[in-house]
Amino acid sequence: MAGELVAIDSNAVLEGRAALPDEKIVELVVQAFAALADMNRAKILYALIRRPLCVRDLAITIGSSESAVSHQLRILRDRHLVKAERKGHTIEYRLDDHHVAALFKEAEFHADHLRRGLPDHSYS
Amino acid sequence: MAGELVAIDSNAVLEGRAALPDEKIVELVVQAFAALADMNRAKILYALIRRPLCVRDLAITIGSSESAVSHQLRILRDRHLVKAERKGHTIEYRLDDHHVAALFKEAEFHADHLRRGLPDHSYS
DNA sequence: TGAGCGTATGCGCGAACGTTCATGTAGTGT
DNA sequence: ACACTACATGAACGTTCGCGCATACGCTCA
Repeated sequence: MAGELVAIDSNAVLEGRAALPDEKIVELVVQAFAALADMNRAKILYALIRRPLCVRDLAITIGSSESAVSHQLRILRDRHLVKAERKGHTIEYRLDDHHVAALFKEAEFHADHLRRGLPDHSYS
Repeated sequence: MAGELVAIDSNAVLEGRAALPDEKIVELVVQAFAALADMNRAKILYALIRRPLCVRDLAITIGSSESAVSHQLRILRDRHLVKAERKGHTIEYRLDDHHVAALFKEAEFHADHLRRGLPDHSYS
């Protein structure tokens, strides 16, 4: 333990720590973001915003393979981002959480700023 | 190209495709989510919501090494999620985009649902 | 109930990621 | 100018991740 860091502004550390939520919460939040941090999964979720779709149609929609889509849907199911329901002889997937759409909206605002090279509207 | 898939509901595919934004936008959105999909980076951003911090104080705040923090900050800088400004002999990092806080808020709502095992409040 | 379709899963490989260690660099105080 | 501080960068290593393949499963309809 030779490398014990000494705070430059120890008050700043206290304030920063106060902003950190419970460790468990952070883990869940991070896992949610991780689920959205993949092109194919993002496309799947985008497609599902408008309407439920089965595996094959999802694969065609986003231009991927059925296997890949099924693998990703498993992850999305485990994270409770989509839910499955059998409909006839196919299985319909739909969004399980309406916050997903809101997350994408927010992220798009951010992306738009990058494309236009705009500075952030400071906290007015 | 032997495995050409045939749509089950070709109309569904068209509707699903219509929900997909421009490929470039999706890439940016995914990169933003990827930046948030790591415990240390998430903690860094949480800490920065309240106030700007320098590398050392961030390291102490989240309980990591200066090197690790510096590496993560580089990623966050490249994604334009934080911005750096020299202040005396330290470098202050602050959030570059106020949407970041909004993203965490939304993600926490989602996480809360998981913890309580609540069903999604359908779109009222 | 058995055929067939739609979907799921285990395995394995290659690529991408995060951490650590060591070193490099820019700014500061004396 | 010198050492020192605060941070950045590069390389190496272990881990995780996404996908293709083959196979297995579950459901439905005849």
